[in-house]
Amino acid sequence: MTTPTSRRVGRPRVQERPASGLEPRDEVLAAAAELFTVRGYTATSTRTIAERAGLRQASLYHYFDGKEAILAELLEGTVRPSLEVARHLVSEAEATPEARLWALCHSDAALLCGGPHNLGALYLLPEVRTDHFAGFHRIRAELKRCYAELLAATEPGAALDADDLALRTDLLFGLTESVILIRRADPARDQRALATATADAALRVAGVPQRSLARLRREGQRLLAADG
Amino acid sequence: MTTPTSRRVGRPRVQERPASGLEPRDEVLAAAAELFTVRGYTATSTRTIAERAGLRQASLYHYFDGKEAILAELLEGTVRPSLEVARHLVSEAEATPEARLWALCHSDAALLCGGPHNLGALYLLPEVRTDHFAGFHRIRAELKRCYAELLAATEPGAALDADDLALRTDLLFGLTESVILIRRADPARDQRALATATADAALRVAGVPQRSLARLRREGQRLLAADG
DNA sequence: ATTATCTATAGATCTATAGATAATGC
DNA sequence: ATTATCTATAGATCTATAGATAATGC
Repeated sequence: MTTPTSRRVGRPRVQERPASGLEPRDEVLAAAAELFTVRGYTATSTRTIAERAGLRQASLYHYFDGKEAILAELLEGTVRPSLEVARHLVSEAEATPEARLWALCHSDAALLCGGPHNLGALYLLPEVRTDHFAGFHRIRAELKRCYAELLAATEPGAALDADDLALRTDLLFGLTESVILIRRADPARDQRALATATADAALRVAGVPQRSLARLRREGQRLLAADG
Repeated sequence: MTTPTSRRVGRPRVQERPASGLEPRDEVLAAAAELFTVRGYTATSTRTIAERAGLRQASLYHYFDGKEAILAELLEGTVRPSLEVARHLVSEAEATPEARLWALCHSDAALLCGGPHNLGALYLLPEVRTDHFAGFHRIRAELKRCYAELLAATEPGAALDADDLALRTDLLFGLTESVILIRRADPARDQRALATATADAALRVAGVPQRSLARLRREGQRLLAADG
């Protein structure tokens, strides 16, 4: 004989809400994600985050040490899935490096165009450069190393010296992340088409000949389908 | 019989400085440029800008209507030179569209990697999305239309339908602007090499065959050299 | 007793304005 | 008289902390 509503311990919220299904902590993260990506970090106040999450400003501090801790968690949660796919593809030694590189770019582009908010836009925030976010920077640096390693293993990549390889890696990485800018400029764009076009463009930038592209794309798609 | 120092009208500054050679107004812009690109817009206070420019916070308002006016001027000053080159290249009807596209990407990349601060990073600031900066957005939209027009005139571009053309334009534009991210990650990088590699990569993304690249690059360089 | 929330607030900002002041110009 | 600066400050934030309170759990 329990009432269906509000079985939760603790003082009730002053403004009860339709129950999003999320834990309070995740409601806070979701609210912060939207606000940080759209308005920026410093321009978003803890009061605004709390309001959108349905609680009072001071109550945030029950879940997080402070505003920086919220951003740190969003950043790491966004880049970590990319790194997991990347490590897996680097170790997938039976497939060609070209197809694995296609798959890596496609996977990252898809992660960046998908999801509820444009979370990749967090990478662009100037405040993120601070070493308060060292954890995030480490993960991202390792992700970039995966790009370098796959590129170096491709046929055109093997012909480059160290400087050119670094430059080409930066261009590849930059091209992939530029989907963040594209999504920001036009949020309605077809995500699947964008991810595929980005991965295709990445192989072109890597120097793969035009005629191999369709085959490598199919091979890359198979790789991604195999591991979900 | 005039003293060599301080011939300027008005109350003297409380903290006289080595005389940068710039007008006071430009000293303010230079200070704001560095701070906005490194720390962000909201995270930079008018007091900090003024301090770096060598005057008091309130004195900024003698030159600018407010903080937003400073950013607006920096934004428009950064994108306008790009648009001027772009318009010129669009009208340069004797050269091939491919070479003109190379030249456009090279010119933009060079503008973005050059200059005293990473001014392109201003484009990434979330605060810039506001329509307080409509002037900037108009100029940038026109620049993008130049990219679309040149791409559509290339041989691979002519084969694309409207949707694919828009997608390819976004990729090109995004690739070019990703030099902002590269410069941010590694400010010491060789600018000339980066600009050339970016323009080369852009033609690859546009679908230009590998074998034409060296010839188009030479033609593009000639175009840029001709107009200074 | 434990928990999740609340109210209230200290202390530190930050932007923009009002109005004074110390130069030069005429 | 004009100008470029200054000092002082109003009014509006903003973050984080202290401590109260209204639930459940045992």
